[in-house]
Amino acid sequence: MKRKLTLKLIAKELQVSISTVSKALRDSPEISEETREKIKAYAKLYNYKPNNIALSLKNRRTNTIGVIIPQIVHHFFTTVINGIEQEARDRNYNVIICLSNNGYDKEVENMELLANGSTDGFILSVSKETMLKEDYHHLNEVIEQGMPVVMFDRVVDGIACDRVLIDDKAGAKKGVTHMVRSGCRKIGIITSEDYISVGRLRTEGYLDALDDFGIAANDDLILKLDNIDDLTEDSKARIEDFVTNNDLDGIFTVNEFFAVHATRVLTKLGKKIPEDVSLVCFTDGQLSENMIPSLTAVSQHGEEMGRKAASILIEKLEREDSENVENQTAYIETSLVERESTKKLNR
Amino acid sequence: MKRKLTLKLIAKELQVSISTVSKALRDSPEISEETREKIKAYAKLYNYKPNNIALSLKNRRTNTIGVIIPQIVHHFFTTVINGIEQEARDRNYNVIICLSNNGYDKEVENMELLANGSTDGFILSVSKETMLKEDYHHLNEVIEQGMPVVMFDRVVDGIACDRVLIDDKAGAKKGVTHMVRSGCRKIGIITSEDYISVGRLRTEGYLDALDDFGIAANDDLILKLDNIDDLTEDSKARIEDFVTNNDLDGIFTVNEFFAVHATRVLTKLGKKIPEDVSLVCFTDGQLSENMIPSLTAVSQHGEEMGRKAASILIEKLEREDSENVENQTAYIETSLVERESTKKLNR
DNA sequence: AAAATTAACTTAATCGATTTAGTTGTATAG
DNA sequence: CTATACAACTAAATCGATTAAGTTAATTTT
Repeated sequence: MKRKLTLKLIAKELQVSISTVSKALRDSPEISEETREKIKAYAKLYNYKPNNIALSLKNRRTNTIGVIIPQIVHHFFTTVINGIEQEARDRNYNVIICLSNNGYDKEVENMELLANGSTDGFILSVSKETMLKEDYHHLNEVIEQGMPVVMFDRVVDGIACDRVLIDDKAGAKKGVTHMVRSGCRKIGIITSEDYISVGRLRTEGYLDALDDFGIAANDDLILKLDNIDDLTEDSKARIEDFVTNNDLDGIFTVNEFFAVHATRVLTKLGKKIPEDVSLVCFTDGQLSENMIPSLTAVSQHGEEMGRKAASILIEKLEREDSENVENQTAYIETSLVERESTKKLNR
Repeated sequence: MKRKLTLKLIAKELQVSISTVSKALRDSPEISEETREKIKAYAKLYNYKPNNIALSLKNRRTNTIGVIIPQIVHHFFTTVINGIEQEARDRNYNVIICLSNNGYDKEVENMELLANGSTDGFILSVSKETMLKEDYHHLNEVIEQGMPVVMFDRVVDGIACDRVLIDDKAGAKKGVTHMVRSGCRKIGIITSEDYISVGRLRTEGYLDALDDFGIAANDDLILKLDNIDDLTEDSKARIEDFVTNNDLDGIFTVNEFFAVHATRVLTKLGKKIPEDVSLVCFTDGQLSENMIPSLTAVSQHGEEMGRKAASILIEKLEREDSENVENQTAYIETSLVERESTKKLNR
């Protein structure tokens, strides 16, 4: 096992000082052409690469972005990470990903860990538990220390940071509007409890769309489940009840899982999609695309969101006066991907 | 913006030397009870946390595992990451994830980046392009430098490192055997070209199962596609041909996508699943679970794989004589999850 | 030819920690 | 009453880089 090459070793080998080596490698005119070439040749031959840790310590910047997300086994989050990665790579930053597992403690722990020198700034989506707890001291502390934070998707108010949001309300409205236009009049929504921001906003979009067409909202047609990331047995049962007991001609769901289970129930009931019941879901992922019938979906453009979040963060990291820059909230537009679960409009 | 607290600042504030502060915080008996308490109280009050970068530099270890995977928008990989994360957390390690996007250059770049001080060892799944190229100098270099490497899932031979593998061959055999037992006699397989190790092994398992029951293999019933991670238009067309032109009573696929598309084609052909055709796929993910009909699948236990890989790596990192320890190859057993796409066996 | 400049290096400080090797002043032993 | 031991610190080296501030010898200026 050969030890990693350092400036010190090169210096010793070539009988010059460490700083000569450093300067030669950075093409300083202080060093003679001859010496420079000799050192560079040696470094190249033995594949010298500066130690990042030492550089980070010296420069007091790591060129690394910390990403904290509730979970990674989640299609949307992975697309966002992909976007963050792309942007980061383009601009010479690294990415460290940590998972909060939707827990408050892990979120705090991860932030403290990464804040102690490992990253220059954060991109995060707040965990469910943190939202419930409404304790954001960890965020405020990090911001106090001068580390920029960009929140995405699951955000909370009252924190001095940038935000990148899916236009959830407009997206939901788009989906529901499409159903109304295609003839649906009794549209139900399967959503989440209001404390989950994305759920609340999508519900608002649904109500908005109905309102636009003068359709009265009916609380019975709104099913609020307590988890938006997965499908518990309890949720399944409640969806079954909801779909069975309301004679709906359209269902909007805030995620793919709810739509898939609704499809199951409808199939069992002998209802035809989209002839009897139309279905639209938020989130354009694997399930929407592959289900039979495939699902019309509100696409969230996660990659774009990731790129935008990374771009905002890096921008802040690279300006001196970032303290004085106003925080911004960027919205990522959604688009409707029409598939087999809704009737075609004739426009 | 308040600057992060350092030993130096504490020392200055309390009028003692830096080393006194360091020792006090680490409970050294060299420091008097009184001074110790005073320093600890101050550190606690102002929430002192040592700088990880400085520690890494000093200790020449980062307590960080580098993970390099071909892509993150991939259910199986995310489950593996979850497992790695869990094990790492339990044993006080951090995890940095980098994506190769299935490209050789990015894989090399990422490894070099992380190898320069950022991580103590690697867990990786080799990119498709690297497999094609068969150039593994980046792996060998890192290993040369004394950084342990654990490869998982997509591995290559001839590298001095540990491996964690799904027992792909046995898993495929399990799936195909189940179909035979349930009455299938003309079973086709939709797999990948042989240079993708997992595809090759699953094909072998398929052949093995047929052989066990004395069913002659038939090359016409083996469809080899050139990508295992997604479903291109070309693949779709070839699957459609394959399913349409062979009168199969069972189809085994090496991933969910192929099975889903086969389902589509079968549905279009008016075939009933599982009455007319049984379906089993490798990989138990969202699609298998949620499709209608849900798919019988060979479950890969990605989390377990991740835990195992992390555990092997950490074990190596924490022993002095790791140079002399034999490299191991661990196998993660698969299990068959029976669902609606196969006929029940009466045992 | 003495003074000033310059080319080409080296020394040393720094980033933030740890740790070994001093340095005090006081208490105990002989 | 001096030598030794010890308690309680501090100084300095170290990890691997960068860089401001010397140093030295050769060259140019006047």
